[in-house]
Amino acid sequence: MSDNAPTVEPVQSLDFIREIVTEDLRAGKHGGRVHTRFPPEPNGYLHIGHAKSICLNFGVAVEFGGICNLRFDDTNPEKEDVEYVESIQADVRWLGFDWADRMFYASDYFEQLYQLAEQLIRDGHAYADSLSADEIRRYRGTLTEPGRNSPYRHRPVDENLDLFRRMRGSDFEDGAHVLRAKIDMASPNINMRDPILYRIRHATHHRTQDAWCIYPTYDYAHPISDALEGITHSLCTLEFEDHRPLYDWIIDTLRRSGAPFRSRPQQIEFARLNLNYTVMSKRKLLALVEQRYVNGWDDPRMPTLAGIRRRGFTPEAIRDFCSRIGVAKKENVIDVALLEHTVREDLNKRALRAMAVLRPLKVVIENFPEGRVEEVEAVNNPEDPSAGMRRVPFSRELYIERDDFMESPPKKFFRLSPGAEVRLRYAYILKCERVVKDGSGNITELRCTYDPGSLNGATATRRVKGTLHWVSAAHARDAEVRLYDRLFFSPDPGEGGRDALADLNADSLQPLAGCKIEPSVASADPGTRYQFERQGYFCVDLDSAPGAPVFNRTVTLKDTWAKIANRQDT
RNA sequence: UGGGGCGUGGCCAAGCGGUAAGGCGCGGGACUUUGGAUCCCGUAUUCGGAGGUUCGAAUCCUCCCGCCCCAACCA
Repeated sequence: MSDNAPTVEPVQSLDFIREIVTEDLRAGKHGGRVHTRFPPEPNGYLHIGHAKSICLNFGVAVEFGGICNLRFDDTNPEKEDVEYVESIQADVRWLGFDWADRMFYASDYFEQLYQLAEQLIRDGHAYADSLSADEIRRYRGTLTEPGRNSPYRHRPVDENLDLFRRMRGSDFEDGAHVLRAKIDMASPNINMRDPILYRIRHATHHRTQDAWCIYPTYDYAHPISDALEGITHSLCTLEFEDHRPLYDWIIDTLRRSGAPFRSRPQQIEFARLNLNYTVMSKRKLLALVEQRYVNGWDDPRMPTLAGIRRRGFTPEAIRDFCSRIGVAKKENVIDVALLEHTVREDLNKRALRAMAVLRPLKVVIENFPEGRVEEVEAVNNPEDPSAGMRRVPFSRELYIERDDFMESPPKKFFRLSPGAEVRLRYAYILKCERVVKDGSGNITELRCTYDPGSLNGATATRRVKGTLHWVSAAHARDAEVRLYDRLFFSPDPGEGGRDALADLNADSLQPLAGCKIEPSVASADPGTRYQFERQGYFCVDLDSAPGAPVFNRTVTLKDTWAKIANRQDT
């Protein structure tokens, strides 16, 4: 046996995207460059689903020595806002990615996009259509029937050019005309049935203001933006698979007429992230915010990056999650337990420990002198010695967790019960002598005794099975603790993970209600993540003002009871 | 019923003709200054189904079944 036995590194398999990139590099495609982009539309805050795309796009770039742009796909002024472009930048940075000086907007290219559209018209590849939206829909045919040519399809180039220029010149009302690509109204792929390139929209754009009253569509602007920026691999989600022929058509058609493209990007689609119990629809998230079911996009209950950041999630944990879920083309519904696991794993290494009691039960130690206060030594993080120690006050009256006491305990219940002994974490061994009840039979306090010679430490020799966390009643400070039982909203896993919270109403949102808890940890700094002994991880609301601690449960915790009960059954 | 995708354990996911990686979850055990930490063990005779090719098939062929996406002047 040798200590130097070669450790065999498990072969890390590449996902299909990394395989394509590897092959492209090997074949010398794109001159050996890898250039991706993360292209959100600034119409809402980024959520955990976007994290997958961010990690993928930036991750692939980093891994292959390439770069990744941040580009705002701001081609629809009506839904977009600067608030969103700002939050998106903050969230991408928070996640740990850097686009350096490559932050772009599709709106940066409006003039170029327009000129290229004129080129398309001159080359006979686009025409101004004057059908109404409704007529266009009817002419488009159906899934099974081919479409019919618009009566305007054969307008002469000059007329098309004139109309398009006047569209730009604000000569027309919204919807009067659109610019369409002349492809094939009989194509089995509906996206190729003369797709719309430009529409008239007299709306103020968050960046270009009123400079334009015509706006390019995604199908037109996206491929061009990619090619203009020199993107090599354009990663997007599955629903755009049918758009790929159009993406290619736009680029190839324009390239033939000399468009100044810096690359011939390749669109590659992957499956978007779905999480059970989690609302991922931007439409629904917007509704939650607008209808005031939550206190904004960064409400800790939201699955937005801003929300889960406040909840105490770390970027490291989210990145780890994204690398563990993999990238494939199969529709998936990831179990939120995986996310919880990565957060727990990361927090476990770094969270400071603290004792807090959520549902207090008073304990009076009869043989502990009244008025006396001892300070016991507690470690801040058993997994990280450098986190140091802290002193915790111990006195005659304490609070313990109600769940930590049972009058008639089942087998294997190692916590407190009448006559039983238990260790108070970092302190003494406690014995329950008597149970005090009120008139209705509710337990109001426990009369106990402690073993003065059992102080936790090197000299302690006695051992007992259970250990409880506690707080000194006189020293405990109340804190509002909001518990969110399951991550995000829905108690219902959601069909396919996407219909969670199908109905936005008071009932479905009931689990959002927080609860106020009394005694809690005595010293907690805002912005610090703590693991409360046996209660799981909490985070002092990262955005709350100092001195106003709010604890957010960051990780779903299972009910010990259920576990014990199950064990009894079997 | 047109087109485009996808089907490997509860959830993800490797595998690319040589006899089913890994993670989460779950179950069991160990440990103990907490049982929700940590560590160990277990968890697909089988890859949507049926045929076929082959010494050999999750991997190749044929047919069938199921699920998702597309008929916004959204992205």
